[in-house]
Amino acid sequence: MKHKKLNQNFFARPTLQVARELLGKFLVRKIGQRQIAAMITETEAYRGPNDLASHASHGPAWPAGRRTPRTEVMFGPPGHAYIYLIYGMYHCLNIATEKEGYPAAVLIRGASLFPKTYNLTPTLNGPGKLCRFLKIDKMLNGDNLTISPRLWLEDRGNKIRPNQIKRTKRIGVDYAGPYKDKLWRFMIK
DNA sequence: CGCGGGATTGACT
DNA sequence: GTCAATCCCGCGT
Repeated sequence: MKHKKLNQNFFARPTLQVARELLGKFLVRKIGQRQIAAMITETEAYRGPNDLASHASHGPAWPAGRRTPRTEVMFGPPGHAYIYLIYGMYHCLNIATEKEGYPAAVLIRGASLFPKTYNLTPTLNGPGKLCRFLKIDKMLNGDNLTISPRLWLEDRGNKIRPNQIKRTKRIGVDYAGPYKDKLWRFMIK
């Protein structure tokens, strides 16, 4: 099976489409000589300056969005890593999408490790656990994942059919008003 | 400069 | 189901 690295064109598209198509793709992390590959099984889209669930939103009164040092990567070019610390102890990995200047990203919420060795293989179900296992932290914030030697994404040729995908509301965004019920979470059934 | 809160997780009742 | 750990960020003063 081919291992094709995802390029900037992949991420420079509508965020919901990128979130859906990232399912089944492989997240690859290189630490020293060691390389870990995990198949993405769950994602969420955070899209645009009006998405009240997004760090980059500031409500209708700030049409351009909340552009701060933290959210800068979301406004930047597609394919770059937006990594932030949550609750003082967990990191979350996102990948910036759409065109530069438009704040959007896909949160990687879950993945399966390959190869699975017996039942010792931990389940990376949850963005915090995923980052902890793959040693993803703010050192990698802002990295261009289409050229980074430390973290990138691959298409390994496996296809996820639409009827294998479940679509739900996003997790933990009850504060987001009308945006809390958007079906912007995608997972492999 | 102080304060409130979080795109989570795991332990516990 | 409830709750706390733990610290950075954004904003108001």
